[in-house]
Amino acid sequence: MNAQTNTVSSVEKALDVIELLRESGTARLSTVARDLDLSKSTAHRHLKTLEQRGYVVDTDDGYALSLQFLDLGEFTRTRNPAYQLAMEKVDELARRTDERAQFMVEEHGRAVYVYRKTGNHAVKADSFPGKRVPVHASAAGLAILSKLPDSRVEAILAQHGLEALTSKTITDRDELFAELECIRERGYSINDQGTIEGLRAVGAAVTDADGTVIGGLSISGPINRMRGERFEEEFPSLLLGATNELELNIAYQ
Amino acid sequence: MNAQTNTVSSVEKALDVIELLRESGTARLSTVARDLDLSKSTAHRHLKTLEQRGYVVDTDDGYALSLQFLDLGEFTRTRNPAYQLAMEKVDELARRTDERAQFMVEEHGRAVYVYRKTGNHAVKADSFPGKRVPVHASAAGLAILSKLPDSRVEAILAQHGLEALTSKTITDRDELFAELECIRERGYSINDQGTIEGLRAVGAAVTDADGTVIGGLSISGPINRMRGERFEEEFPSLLLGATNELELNIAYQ
DNA sequence: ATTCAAAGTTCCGTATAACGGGACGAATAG
DNA sequence: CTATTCGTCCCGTTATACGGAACTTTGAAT
Repeated sequence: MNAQTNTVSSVEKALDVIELLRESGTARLSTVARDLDLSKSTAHRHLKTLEQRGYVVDTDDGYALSLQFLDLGEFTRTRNPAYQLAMEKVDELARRTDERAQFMVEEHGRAVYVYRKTGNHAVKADSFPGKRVPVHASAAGLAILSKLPDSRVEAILAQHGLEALTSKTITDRDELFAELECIRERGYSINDQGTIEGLRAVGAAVTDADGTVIGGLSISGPINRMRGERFEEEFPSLLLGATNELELNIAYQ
Repeated sequence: MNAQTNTVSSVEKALDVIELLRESGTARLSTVARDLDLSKSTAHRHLKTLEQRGYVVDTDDGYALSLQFLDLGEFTRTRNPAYQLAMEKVDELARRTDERAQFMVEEHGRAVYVYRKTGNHAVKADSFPGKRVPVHASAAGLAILSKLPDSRVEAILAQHGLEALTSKTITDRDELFAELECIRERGYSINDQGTIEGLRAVGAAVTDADGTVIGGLSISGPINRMRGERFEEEFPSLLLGATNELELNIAYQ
């Protein structure tokens, strides 16, 4: 099929099935076959393989992904002890600010939500653990970028470009590098409605003892509460304090 | 390879790789090849396929599962709106009892933790979302079994048997069926140290409007706090009340 | 610095097993 | 009761997944 790439195409088909089920929630054999352009027998064989191994369940409404993925997902975020410490800090930040706090990690050139906690003034959010957003359009992502070697930043840009999510998203290459420089000087990042209109955030990168980036913490909230002294002084210093403590915890755990 | 079963063996290999990474946390190409008895080129092709699709990351310490699984895992537990309602009830139960509460679901003949919340008197637990335990050795699992058709129970027994986790685990077939009958009469299940020595729990099944089992709620705690009036009256009635409300919420949401 | 060993990547010919088509059986609807 | 759709199974063909080997890179040791 794809002679160029040196991959296992049956595995790709299986992943296509998984992703289809991820999108549809539930799907019948014939639907899977049609949507993925496979013969019924092939779709059947793939679904049964995944089912036998416990990754798919066959319900009355069709096939669906099983909770096996919950185990794998939970594993990916507890594997790294630094993530667990970061999660505790997120709780603390959310409690102290009453806004939303989150910990994100860069993976495959995108920023992934690892953990998120909303304070009492909860803002309905469309983010959830595992969700991926462009690095250049999130406070944590920008903070992470600012501590990555330039070559890495270039590679990410080449792969994903600078998609605009709102009219305020950074879409210019030079502007991005200027902003990263700014973040390095300031020590923290600002995302002013770059992800969602009306939402502002401050972020800071978390590094280990060698200076390698682990992820980024951020605090976000609606523009009417994210301004003035709170936004310019209180939150940044809270965030930097939390990041600092976290880095110490990680280094000397 | 396995001519009997009608499965896709390349996909099985890929799943082997995923499961190896789940166990090892991180593994190098040569390790993967050796452990799974694959040639280096095959292991390489599989790892790169998974990496290209975003399911694996190539770090300094070797390959590891990516946070893509966090997205899939989170999806499996939010897909079903009933699960979300159940999670809210778990929070309520944990708060009101100050013990640990959980919601579990039966899948592939095993009981899976979907969500768990520990009250203030937190007991360190080895359970986590996605973890699978034998149905016959958990309060929620037993409650679920009691509402499944006998044929289904038989099938589960045939597949998994009655493994003993402690000296108190039900290991006798007849004893299990007697216990299930008992649960039906009582309306809730009791797990007296069947999972872990010193841990007791009460559980109840959650069904939808047609009587189809959705999952099970349970409250668990150390034996010194799970006894007397609390264990025999208060918790069961709290649990049954919560289950009842939950079923109404699910039916008329 | 230089050498050596181990790990990782790429290429290629061969044998296998993944594929689609079709036949059969089951379930649902008209 | 018939017709249609859906799911399962089987089989011959061919694409492709495989292992071996050559090559490159990494990094450890001297």
